[in-house]
Amino acid sequence: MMVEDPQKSTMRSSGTKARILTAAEHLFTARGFAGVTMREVARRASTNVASAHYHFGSKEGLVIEMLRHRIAPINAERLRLLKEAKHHSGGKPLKPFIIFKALLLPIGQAATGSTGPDSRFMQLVGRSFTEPASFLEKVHRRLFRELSDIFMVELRRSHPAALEEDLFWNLHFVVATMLGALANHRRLVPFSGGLCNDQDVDEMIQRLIVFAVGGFTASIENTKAKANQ
Amino acid sequence: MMVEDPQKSTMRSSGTKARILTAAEHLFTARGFAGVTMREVARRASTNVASAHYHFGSKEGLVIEMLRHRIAPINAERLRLLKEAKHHSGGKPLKPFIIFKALLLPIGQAATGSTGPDSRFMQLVGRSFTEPASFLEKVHRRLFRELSDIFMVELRRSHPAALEEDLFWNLHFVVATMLGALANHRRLVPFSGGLCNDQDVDEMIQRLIVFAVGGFTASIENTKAKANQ
DNA sequence: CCTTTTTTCAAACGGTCGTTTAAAAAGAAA
DNA sequence: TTTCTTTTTAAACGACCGTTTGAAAAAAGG
Repeated sequence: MMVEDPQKSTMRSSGTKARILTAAEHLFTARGFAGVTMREVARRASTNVASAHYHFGSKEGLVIEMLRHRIAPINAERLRLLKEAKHHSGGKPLKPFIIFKALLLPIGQAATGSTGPDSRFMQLVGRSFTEPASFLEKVHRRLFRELSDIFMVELRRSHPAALEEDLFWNLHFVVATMLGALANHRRLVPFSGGLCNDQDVDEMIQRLIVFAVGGFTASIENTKAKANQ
Repeated sequence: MMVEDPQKSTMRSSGTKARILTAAEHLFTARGFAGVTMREVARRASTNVASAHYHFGSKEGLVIEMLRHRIAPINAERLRLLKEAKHHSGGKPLKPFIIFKALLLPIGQAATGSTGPDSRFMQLVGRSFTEPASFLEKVHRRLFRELSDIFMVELRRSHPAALEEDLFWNLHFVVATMLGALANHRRLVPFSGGLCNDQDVDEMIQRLIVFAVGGFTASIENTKAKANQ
């Protein structure tokens, strides 16, 4: 029987499952889900394909667990930052700058992991949204539904006069900016002729927050001005 | 021998090449480049795989020509709008709103083609940037290098006091927002519970322009404020 | 020790992939 | 018509895909 509890799943194994996960992460990051074979993953993890299927059931299962393994801690940190900000606000609505900082800062923290700044990893999350594989949509719904609901509540409290429709559109744009920046951030170096450095993840996140807040606020103000006109 | 001149390449053929191009566009849009086989493309075009290879040389050749066929007219329209705006400005620097309108409006025009609004097509361009296929990078460089250079010149004229580095970062974010919004725009409907309509491409582009200008301006102002501080 | 469960492995299965071949069909030029 | 080139076609090639099998090795429990 397969072990169900993810806490105890690697108790008897000698790190094979973790090695497969790491190998899959590197390869999928570099070449996408359809562009990587189970044989490549197994070879990089110094094992064989049957072992990968034993631990993850299928290629889809491997992709899903790898994404969950990476995204879940980021989302937990997002909710923690939001909770902390609410605790410090004394019941008053949070400013967009605070809300989007809670949304975007954890990405930078995840990228600057223990093995040094791994800016390549950020492509992985961005790409997981763009890949056409239909099974990914279920994963995203399960991983992001609760999160986006909670952030929408804070944006609503922050902008009581705004139309629900406008809030959705602009949160959508903020997320799109984030995903687009993550997925395409390596293009910045050749595009800028080497002037901008894509390895400094923290700088990018800081700039991204300013840009997102500016776009969000300008768009909300714009529709408000139109309504009063 | 293969015909080299693209102008005359379909003179003797009975539209087979065009049918393959259309079929490829629909399928690649729905399932990505790696997720579509040449056999599927050929079947949808009512021909066979050898014919597709005869006209396009390889699967890569088909993808490249399909992208070129779609993107080139959009970029031409972008340059036309920018030229027109410069002609109306009387030599004065263009406002960011005008510059980004020239960048973003042609996308909406391409999406609302003769066969009605085809919002699915927009995914294709966005995805072409995210797909890890290395051969796509050459295509993008060839298709977008001149364009981005020209737009950078206008942004520089528009913000003579800004740092070159900041202009690159923020134009990068505008493009990232555009690509992210294009690639993920179908998520807006389930995300908003059906409140927002993803079929109205023009509305999306209008909102996108406001958001991009707001983000760009806020970010430029922010670094300027820091420098003066 | 022996028994039972979990983990690893080499080998194979059925299928599908992009591409090529070689010949037939269609068209243009004479 | 005859000759030459362009286009279409069915069939096949070699390679690689995700997955499964069945047995050996390793670990855990008694």
